[in-house]
Amino acid sequence: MGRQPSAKPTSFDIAYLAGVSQPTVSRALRGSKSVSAATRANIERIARELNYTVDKNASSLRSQRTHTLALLFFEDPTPDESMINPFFLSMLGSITRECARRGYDLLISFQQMHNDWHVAYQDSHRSDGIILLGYGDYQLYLTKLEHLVEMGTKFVRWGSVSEEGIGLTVGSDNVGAGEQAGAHLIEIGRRNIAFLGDASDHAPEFQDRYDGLCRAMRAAGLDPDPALQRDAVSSEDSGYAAATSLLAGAQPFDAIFAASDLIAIGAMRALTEAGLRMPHDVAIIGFDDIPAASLTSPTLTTLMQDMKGAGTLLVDALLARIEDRPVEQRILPARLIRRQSTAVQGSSGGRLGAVF
Amino acid sequence: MGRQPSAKPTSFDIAYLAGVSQPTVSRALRGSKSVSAATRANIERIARELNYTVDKNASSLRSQRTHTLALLFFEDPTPDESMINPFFLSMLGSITRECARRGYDLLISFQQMHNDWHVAYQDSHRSDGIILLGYGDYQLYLTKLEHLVEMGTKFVRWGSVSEEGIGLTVGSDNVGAGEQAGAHLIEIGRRNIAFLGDASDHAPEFQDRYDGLCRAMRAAGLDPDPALQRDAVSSEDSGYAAATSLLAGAQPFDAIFAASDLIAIGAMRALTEAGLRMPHDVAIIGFDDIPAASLTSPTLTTLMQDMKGAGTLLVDALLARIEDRPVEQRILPARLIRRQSTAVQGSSGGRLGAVF
DNA sequence: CGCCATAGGGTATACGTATACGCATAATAT
DNA sequence: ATATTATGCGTATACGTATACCCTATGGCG
Repeated sequence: MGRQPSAKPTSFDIAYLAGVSQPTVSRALRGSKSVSAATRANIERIARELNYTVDKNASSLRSQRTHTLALLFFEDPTPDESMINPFFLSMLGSITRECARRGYDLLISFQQMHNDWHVAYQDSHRSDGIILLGYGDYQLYLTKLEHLVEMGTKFVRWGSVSEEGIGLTVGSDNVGAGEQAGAHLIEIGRRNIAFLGDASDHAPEFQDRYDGLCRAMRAAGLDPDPALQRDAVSSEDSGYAAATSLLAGAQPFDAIFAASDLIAIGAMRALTEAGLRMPHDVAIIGFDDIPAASLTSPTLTTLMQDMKGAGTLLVDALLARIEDRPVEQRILPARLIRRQSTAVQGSSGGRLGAVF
Repeated sequence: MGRQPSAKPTSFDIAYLAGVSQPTVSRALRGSKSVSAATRANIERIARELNYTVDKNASSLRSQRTHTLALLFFEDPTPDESMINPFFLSMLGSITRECARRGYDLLISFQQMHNDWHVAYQDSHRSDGIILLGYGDYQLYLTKLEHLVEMGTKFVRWGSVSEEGIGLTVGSDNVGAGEQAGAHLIEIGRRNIAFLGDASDHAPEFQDRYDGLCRAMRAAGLDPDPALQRDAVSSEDSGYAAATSLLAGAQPFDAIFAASDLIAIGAMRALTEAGLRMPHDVAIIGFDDIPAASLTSPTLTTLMQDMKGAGTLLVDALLARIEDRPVEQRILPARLIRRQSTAVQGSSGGRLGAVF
């Protein structure tokens, strides 16, 4: 008995102690202007003393606002279900923090693409809005997005901003990043640049990166060779397979731009097994700058996406949409991180230049 | 107007359509025995047609059960705040999935150690229980745990099971894993084994791993040398610093057991810079088997924790505690993953054996 | 044939908060 | 000095569900 947790104090308890009515407590704590400074201060003091916190459920029920955002990971169904794209995991941190800063809770759910859409619908009931994250087959979830729009659900998604998408999108400047990658490879003298990553409209982001690469090549007077493109989804195995297929092809190449670091890592494995040296024989650039990129051998040049900015922007945009404020699409710049996989002596030299 | 989303349907709506009262709808959908099969089927059909979902807030408010678990990450305050221990991130996936399977929502929040504990208390209002995850200064949050217990909050934490802890703990068999690491190093002929990781009671898990190592050494007739132990927290930089300090010391060593892969990776960088070859001059073992462990050069031998099992067990234990079912501490075995960093020819040889 | 148990479901109400109103009092305007 | 408005707060009620309690009809039993 002794120090009973005295149940959970309610706004009535603190109202009683403050000598006011329950609604006044509610008003005071929510910052209403129609409560005097003295009263408010008193109420806040008592609330603190009692360790009082507003009951989230009651509050949400009454106000019809949950102050919760839902984060939906879409994954391609992968055999190894525990492997999550590291890039999105890094974004999780910044999203969480931004939510906390805004006083929002974050609900998490993972979702296999093929699963019942009902889950997302439920999530929309438990939260004020949804953040959609995930690579994967884009077409597959287009209809689902339409469904969301139809139901008036508020959501933002991470993805390709360039295409005329459904709903609000925040994403990296994939075309610009592709250009940077291409320009860098050209600068170190490479001419035959391969691209590993889905270039169909099933993966608009990868397509954008490829477009950027092509643009950079054309700007340098080069002609992108479609035979040097291989489809790949964002996984090591897929990268390995794509690179293997590339090696089996007839077209010679002296550089690879991989649509993600995971693809690049897989490709590096294939190249190493084939006895090719990097960057001497083949220079390689990835995308994302996952932690592993600085651990590979050689360390991987890559394009770093601004994950911290991404989290902030996503939450920001979603809240704006929830509060019916105007929002426009936002694009985040990517930054080239130079590492060993493209480090050759001098700015020319190409595949002929000896490294030492 | 046309196909108005017709607002959100309530249990009254579907009760009206089914020709029953609202409570009957509630009973039917919650699986109460006192509603006939026919009525239930009818109600379920109508509910599905209207896309009805139970209002989480109202339900929680009335029943005082939120059907939500909170996941609290504790981090040591790090300058680079975006870096989250990869190991815990992998666990996130399995926890999420397990929650979903049990019909629970998962609320996420990251928490700097030094932050106001009040936040966690609030979480206890929003969830039925808390899962605590995080390396970090253990002493620092002991008092906070006591606070939780005092308030009757249900929680589980991931950590060292061996110590007489507060609250319910699920964790790997750190002592056993340390023994495995030691035995393996001894088996390949190493005698002077260093340990990188906090061996104080600020980090019980690391201490357990060290204890295991010492046990294995003693079992082989070796005497653990305290001069070969260096404190380190789980980060690459800390590992680098610890290894550097070790190299500066007078004691020779031919093997390192690092308390985490991140530490090991940092240490490998220091060794490489010092011109030492692995495993020839120094064999090294990490802990966790993060994805990066298979990418280092040489690839890193490590002890894999059963993350999938961990997620399941954590959720399982927490639910048991919430439902006042009896639970006991659970220990998960770790598995030795042999890679290049301990791969020497033959089972003896030590630092003298040439690799080729 | 009367009694009681049981199935099936209705009635009333509570969960804790937020908000629409209304009503004083005090501060202005006229 | 009266009409007007703002200030500060209380009264009443709604949010959507779950549960305690009560009631009716049926069937089994003696």
